[in-house]
Amino acid sequence: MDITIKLITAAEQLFDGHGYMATGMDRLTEAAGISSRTLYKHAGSKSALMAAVLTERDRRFMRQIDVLSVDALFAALEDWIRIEGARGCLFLRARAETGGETPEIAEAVSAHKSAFRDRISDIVAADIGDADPDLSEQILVLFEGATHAAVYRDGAAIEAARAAASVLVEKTRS
Amino acid sequence: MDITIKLITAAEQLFDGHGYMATGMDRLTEAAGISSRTLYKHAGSKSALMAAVLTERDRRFMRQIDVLSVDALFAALEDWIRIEGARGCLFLRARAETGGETPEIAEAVSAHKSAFRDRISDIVAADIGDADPDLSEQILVLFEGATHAAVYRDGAAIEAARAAASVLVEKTRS
DNA sequence: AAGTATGTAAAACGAACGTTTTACATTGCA
DNA sequence: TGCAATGTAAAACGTTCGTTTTACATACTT
Repeated sequence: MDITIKLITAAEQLFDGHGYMATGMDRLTEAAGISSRTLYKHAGSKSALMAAVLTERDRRFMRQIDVLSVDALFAALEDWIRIEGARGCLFLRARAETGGETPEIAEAVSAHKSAFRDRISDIVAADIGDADPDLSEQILVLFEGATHAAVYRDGAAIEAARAAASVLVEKTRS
Repeated sequence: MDITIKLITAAEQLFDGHGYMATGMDRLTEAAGISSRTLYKHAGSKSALMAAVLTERDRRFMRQIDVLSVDALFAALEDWIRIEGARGCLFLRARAETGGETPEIAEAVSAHKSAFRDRISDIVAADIGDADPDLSEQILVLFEGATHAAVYRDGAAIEAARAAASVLVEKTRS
């Protein structure tokens, strides 16, 4: 299997489960089954590896929420969390752990959040037939809230977000 | 000024701004203006200091959201963020950075989230006149979402949450 | 006036950090 | 056949980590 994929997959899992800073390089090499020399040949540095993990996760996540209705968006989130688990947004966590002081990471985070926001606007537009910035912002807040409340409220948080979103969309549609 | 207060205040600021793991003990002693010997006399360990910071923050935060209506709740959040800034939930961040593997911290986090949830249930009950678990869960999700979306969406996230909450409360009231 | 707390400054602890280096094995292309 | 390229294993790099210790100063308490 391709080394870069193995490395990024292992790194994402460890960063997600134990935190970025709390995950040492030896734990990464062991989990990926590669030597530290090879790790640095491929990743360059720990910061670069973190940024690469975020870039790859952005691709996977954006594919997951490639839907055409608000309801499908929250169904997609439910699927995502059932498979990935709920430990908060890995992008916001990366920014928080680095204090936003690592440029390559800060950039990966804001690129993702920008794309995420655009995607939600598109979904809202497809659902109700027109662009609606206010409703889009509300859906974004509900999605972000479901993601983080799910850490300690599990499925109930996503169900609540989905129901609330349905009310807001119906109200706008009429 | 009392040393423990000085220490916890400085620690909260540093943990919030730069991350828990990324903040070293020497940075804490320097910011608090105390020796490392005194720090360990008072805090015991870094984990204990983190837990103490969370316990104290829980007190401040709960006082901040001591309100009687859902709208006042989001007004309180707006005030909080204007003063404290928006860097996500310090409790969820602590759990994430430690992977939930530090008992004293995990306990402080779940104690806070439990109290937080109870408070929201009380506010909803006071606002609409009766307990409403479903609406309470939706308000909790909106609050959590506003807290985290505000990191990159600033005031717009809180305004959106407030407006959405108003719609949901009005719908329930009628 | 003596003794007990409580503080500082600074060195030292071993362990772990991210990263680089040395030495060697394997592979694939000229 | 030989030379890059690419991998591993393992030691070593200097730094920083959380924590403890040593030595000393400054107060209260009785």
